[in-house]
Amino acid sequence: MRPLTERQNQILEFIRDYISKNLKPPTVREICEEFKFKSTNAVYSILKSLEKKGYIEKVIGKSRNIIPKDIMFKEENDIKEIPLISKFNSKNPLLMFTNLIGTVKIDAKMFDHPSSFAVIVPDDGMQKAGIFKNDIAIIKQDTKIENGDIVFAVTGNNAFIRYFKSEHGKIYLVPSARGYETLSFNEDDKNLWIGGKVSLIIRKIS
Amino acid sequence: MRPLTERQNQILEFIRDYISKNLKPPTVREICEEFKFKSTNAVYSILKSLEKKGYIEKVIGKSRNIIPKDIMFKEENDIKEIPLISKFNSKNPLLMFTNLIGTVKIDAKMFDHPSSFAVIVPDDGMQKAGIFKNDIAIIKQDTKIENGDIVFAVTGNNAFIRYFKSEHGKIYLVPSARGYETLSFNEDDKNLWIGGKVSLIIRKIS
DNA sequence: TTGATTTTTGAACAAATGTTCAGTATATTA
DNA sequence: TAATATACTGAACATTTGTTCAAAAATCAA
Repeated sequence: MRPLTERQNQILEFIRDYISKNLKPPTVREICEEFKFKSTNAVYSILKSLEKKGYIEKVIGKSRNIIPKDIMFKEENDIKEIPLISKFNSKNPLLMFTNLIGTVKIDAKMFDHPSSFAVIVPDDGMQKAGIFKNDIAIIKQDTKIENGDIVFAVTGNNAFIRYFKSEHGKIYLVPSARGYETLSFNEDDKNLWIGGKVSLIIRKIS
Repeated sequence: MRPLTERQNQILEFIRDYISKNLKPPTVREICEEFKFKSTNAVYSILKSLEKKGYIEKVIGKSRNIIPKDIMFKEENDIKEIPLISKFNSKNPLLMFTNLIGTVKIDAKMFDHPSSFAVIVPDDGMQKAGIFKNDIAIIKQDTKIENGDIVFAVTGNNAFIRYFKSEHGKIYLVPSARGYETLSFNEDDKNLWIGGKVSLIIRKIS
């Protein structure tokens, strides 16, 4: 890759900066103004050089069509933003999305499930499984749940993280720690909502 | 905030999606094409509704001027990138930064210590403390370490995550699980390097 | 020195794009 | 029932914007 001249570099820098601030590439005229050029062709010819040297690409026949190559090849969606939910109700589980208390950002390399949410672990019922009260648990929705999976479940306004067990038309929420009871429900119990599978745990230590 | 109609929602979704894929907002005509409208005004009037309801903003006199409000207020630089280290040597601890195997991105709201690194937990010696083999542990360097803290330590080429205990000129690395031994060192042992305090645990579950 | 690259001006064209006007139809709300 | 919001079509206008032509001066390598 041939090196850039100072001017070319300035302009490429400006383009990158503009994109990160405005979420879209600048127009030729906007660059022109920034650098106080008298003619758009001052910019245009520098863009040509940048293109020839391979630092940018252009989409023909479109406006705001400058694409810096490094942005182009940047992995997409490498950060996943996951809503952190506080209050639940098993009868209107979807209402929970009105109880956002923030978002948790996760490296998409570690976690990239399309529909998911985060909760704060409500109790120490899964202590032996290494899940502690106040950990952040990230829940995958729309995933097949099998016996032995750790799930996030809501009954009424109470939320649990427990082992899932389904047997003879009954669903059991089984804790891993002593001092917590196994809860049992009928399979069609309208008062039980299984939010999804726990698939990531984040714990802050002091 | 007034709720959106289905059409309005479809179009807002498309705009968001387009931005995340193309790094710039779509034009009225691009939206028009996507939805197979015969007139750009079909889009335009829906954009007006979205604007009136407060879901988007427009920059007057510019092209590609739709700005979804949630993107507009997105904070910048709230992600911390932490190097993930694989091999260690207690004699040349700084050399470890040549053994990057990647980076881990963390929400700065959860973790924002300036000098830190990430490792993969090497064994189950801290199982009872809820730290399992293959978890990702994030280590704070340059932090005062006190008895009872969980630390990352290296002797020779072996890495440990253990409770730290200092007593009568001796340093002990104490496991929380049975089947693992407490290691002891002299305070000035050149063959022991305490990398820092474990301050975040991330665990992926299947 | 000579030719290529770079940087800039100035003017203009053509395509892309935001916007508006006029009108139809349906559903929702007061 | 009337008024309002919604969801379109069709055509046109005005601005923004990518691009091109012509030309001059400066830098830099061969």
